[in-house]
Amino acid sequence: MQALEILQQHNLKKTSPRLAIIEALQSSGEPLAEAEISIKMGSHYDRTTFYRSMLTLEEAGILHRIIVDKLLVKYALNPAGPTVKSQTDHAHFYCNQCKKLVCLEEIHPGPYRLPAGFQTSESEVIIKGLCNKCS
Amino acid sequence: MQALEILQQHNLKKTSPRLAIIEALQSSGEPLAEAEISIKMGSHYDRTTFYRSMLTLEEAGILHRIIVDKLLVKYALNPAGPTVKSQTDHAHFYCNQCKKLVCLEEIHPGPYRLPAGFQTSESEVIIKGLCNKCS
DNA sequence: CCCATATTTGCAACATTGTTGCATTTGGAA
DNA sequence: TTCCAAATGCAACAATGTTGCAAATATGGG
Repeated sequence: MQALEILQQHNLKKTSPRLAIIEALQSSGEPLAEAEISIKMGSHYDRTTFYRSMLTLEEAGILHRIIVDKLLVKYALNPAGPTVKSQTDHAHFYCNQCKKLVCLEEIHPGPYRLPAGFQTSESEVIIKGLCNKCS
Repeated sequence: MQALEILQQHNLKKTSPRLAIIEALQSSGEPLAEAEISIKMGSHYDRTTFYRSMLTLEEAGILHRIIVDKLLVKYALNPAGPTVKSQTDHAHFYCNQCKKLVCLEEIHPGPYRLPAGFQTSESEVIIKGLCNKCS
């Protein structure tokens, strides 16, 4: 689906930073960090706008954020269609060698057997190792 | 066990920053962020020393680091005794209300059924929600 | 098409977490 | 006590993210 259509579907204004972010992720085909997206967006790049756009796009269910390590965060487009919980409720794999991140859409972790009185609202799983190309 | 003994057991020099860090975590009884530890350590506090000490203590298996969210990292003492993989290979629970982190030592996630060719070296699971005191 | 306005952008400044280089200090052993 | 490798402490820097505010813009109504 075109970036324009995605924004339209979610009733968001079709501004150029938002379009550029979505297109950068689409053209890459894999989750990217801010630095990687900024390179694809070229010179008219503002970090504040980027972070505010990401908040808007995440709240709309267009993409999700993956915290890989202390100072390493990547952003991934969600599959098209109506927002379903399982779209973001999946595990992620990070390759320690090629530094690429993969959404493991078919792995839905949990439920976990928590001690009495604990209530889960969300969970994040990140698996690290070597991907199929690097092993 | 005393902080001094812990360092001795791992053949580490018994320097005052290391002792202060371990004692801060012991007196708290729960995982703490850098800012929380620095308050407990008082005025003679240096951030570089803190990070280098944490690296040393983590490599020695005395404590482990938990990435809660983009800019929120906590550190937890490991149980005493010889280093066992299961000590750090457990899930963590973060309470969205009281902001406290709990090591769920009895929850050992995985193994995960990864696509062909993927090799796991480690994994991290963080469960968020409401703890037993806040629910 | 143009105008009004609420939203969004872009800039400056700042906050937090973490790292690197280097001179000084110190723990621990001879 | 003396010596030296290891560790500390300081300055500077890097990366990620946030806040306040003025200027620009998307979009709906006339």
